Amino acid sequence: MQRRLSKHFFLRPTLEVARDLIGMRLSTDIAGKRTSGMIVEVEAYHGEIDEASHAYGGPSSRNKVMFEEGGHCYVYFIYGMHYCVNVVTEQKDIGAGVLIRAIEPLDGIEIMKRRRGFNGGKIFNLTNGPSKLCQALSIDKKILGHHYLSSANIRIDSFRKFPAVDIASDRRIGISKAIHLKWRFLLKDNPWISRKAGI
DNA sequence: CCTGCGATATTCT
DNA sequence: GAATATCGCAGGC
Repeated sequence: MQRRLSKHFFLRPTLEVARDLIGMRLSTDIAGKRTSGMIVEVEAYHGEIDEASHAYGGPSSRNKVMFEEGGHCYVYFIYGMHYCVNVVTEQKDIGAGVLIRAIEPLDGIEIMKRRRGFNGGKIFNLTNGPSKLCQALSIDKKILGHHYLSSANIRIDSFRKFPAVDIASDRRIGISKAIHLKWRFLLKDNPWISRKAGI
């Protein structure tokens, strides 16, 4: 299993990248603190055919990073208080990406607890949602536009491979457009997913 | 276990 | 004005 990814990994079709990101490791180094986790749940968004994508309708000041070459980091602010993080995919000028929805913590769990204000309760609340994991890994707009293979602050590398049978696809969560697309991918039965897959 | 709702700022219409 | 790729809390089973 390789550790270092090729930049070509991110230039492939968005649905393939989304499925292959399951089992990879997302790491941040922020203010001297290292935290990381294994990706267990993602959603694909493709601006050319997907009304739910931020990139649908073309580039804007908010979504322009989604039109960079695959491998860049798209962070957005939502609901007035939360951040979400995406992996940009495909060639330059195609607005597409993959939202990271949940990770299983690997390094720096005590740091994650502090950042999340953890005071007992269910440990899965540390990283079982797209904005929870951003808080745990201290991801915000300071990382917007970084590249996952060259940034000093955020990184993705190969970690563990799962057979296709262990990965479920399901409808995406929290959207009102294009709700029929089964573009959510998750590791079946992993306790750190944000919610179980539908039938 | 479940459902509903308030918080809060940016983006879109 | 309305909507939003969310979360945490309160209340009812």
